[in-house]
Amino acid sequence: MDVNVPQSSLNPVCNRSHTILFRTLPYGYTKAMTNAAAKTERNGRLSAEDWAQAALDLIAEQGVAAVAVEPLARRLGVTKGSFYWHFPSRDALLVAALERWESVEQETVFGQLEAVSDPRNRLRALFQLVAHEVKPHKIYSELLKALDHPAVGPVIGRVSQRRLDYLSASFRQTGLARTDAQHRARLAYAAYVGFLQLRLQLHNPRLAHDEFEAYVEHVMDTLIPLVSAPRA
Amino acid sequence: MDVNVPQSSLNPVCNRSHTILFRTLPYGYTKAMTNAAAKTERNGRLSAEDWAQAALDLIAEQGVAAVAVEPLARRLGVTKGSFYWHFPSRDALLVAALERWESVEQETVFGQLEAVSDPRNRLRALFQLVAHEVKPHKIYSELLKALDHPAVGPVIGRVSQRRLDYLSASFRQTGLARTDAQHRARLAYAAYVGFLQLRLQLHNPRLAHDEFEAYVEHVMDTLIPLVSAPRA
DNA sequence: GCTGTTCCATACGCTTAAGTATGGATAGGC
DNA sequence: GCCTATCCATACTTAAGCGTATGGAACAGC
Repeated sequence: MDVNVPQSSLNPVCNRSHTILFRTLPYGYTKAMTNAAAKTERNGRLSAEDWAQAALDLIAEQGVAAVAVEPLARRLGVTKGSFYWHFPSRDALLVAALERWESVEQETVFGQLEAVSDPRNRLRALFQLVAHEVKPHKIYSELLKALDHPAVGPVIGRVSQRRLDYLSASFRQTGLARTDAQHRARLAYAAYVGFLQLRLQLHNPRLAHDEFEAYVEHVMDTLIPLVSAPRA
Repeated sequence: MDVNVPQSSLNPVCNRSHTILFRTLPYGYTKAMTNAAAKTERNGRLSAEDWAQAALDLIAEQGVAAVAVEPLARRLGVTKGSFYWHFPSRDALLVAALERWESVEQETVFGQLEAVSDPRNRLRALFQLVAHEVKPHKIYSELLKALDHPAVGPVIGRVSQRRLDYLSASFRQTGLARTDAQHRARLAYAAYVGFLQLRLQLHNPRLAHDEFEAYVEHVMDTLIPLVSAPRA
């Protein structure tokens, strides 16, 4: 609705970090240079949304703990004087970034699956999607690591619950009983979360492409019920 | 072998933090008090192993990032002058703590399962164990969150691989084909890791005890093959 | 082309933590 | 009962990061 930027893009037009090279020059000339350079790269001034987006980018790359005011300012080619005009504190930035993320998280993952009507096919499509499009899930993965942070916990709680409900409903449509569908959803989602954590360091022998595809097939065969009614 | 302290215990005898109350008194009297008090609580001096164990306790409670020299020293009732006698740097402490953990990690989880001979029963016992004894897994969970740290990655890689191999072998013994057993092991282990991450904030409606037991049953029924040969 | 709002730079103080230097205390060998 | 190796306290220095204060630049409006 209010945002139209891909949440995990690095927004290259914001990269004004080379301006730091001029910080030691005389004042007037410095500012003229930086602002001129800035102007050519983007429209000069930053908005609160720019900061929130930059925070999300940093979270995706280095985690929540890396979201610090001065490093972010350096990254954006400004000083923290800019930041504290837009936000009262670092925590306020985090909250804004999380709000922004939660508001666009829905359609980016589950949105494109509405077309598939058959629940089993929809689940298979979802598994394939998650298995191969990892970039959109990086932020979620990093937020999971920061669940102890008071601003992160509630957001992750809501998002995870929505996803669990979606999964549960889909499993229900495949013919599973209510509680079985809930349990299967929990299991599938836990496998998803664990997959996100492990795929970093644990595809060490660089899980051959074919072997990975076979693994995904195995997961789907194991977790998705065969047919609604036991084959007549 | 060389360690006999439960890795996740807080070791209450180490708590000498009240000595900080005397830090403003004259030197001679101060030291006499602190050392006397320290002596009554533990044997006075600390060893490198004490520091490593305290670091592990802190990791279990607050994660790898919380391992800082001065907070640890306060916790142990000493100053960092003590620390830098035992270790050259904070990183060296982390490495020592991880070594210590890796050396005792094996028997604490998989050791008590050697008695069960039937692979399916052994897997069920393992699942029940993991589902109910969460404390020993806290350190592993926190280390997973710090996979990006260069000292943590290799350790977690080795430990996870050993566990995966164990799981894979057990699934193999249940009659699964080689690749199927590997894939099932990956799936089960991912579910385990995700479970560790999610159980914190996501047992929000305080998953009723009975419902949780039913979930564990569902997981076992879903992931553990029924019989070696398909029911004749 | 002047003015006021918006945005940013600079400089400051405060806090926490890493690491160093050095002297003092303690324990154990003798 | 001294003496030396072991362990620890104190007092620095350095570096990062949060937050504040204040003046200045840039832009929009007329």
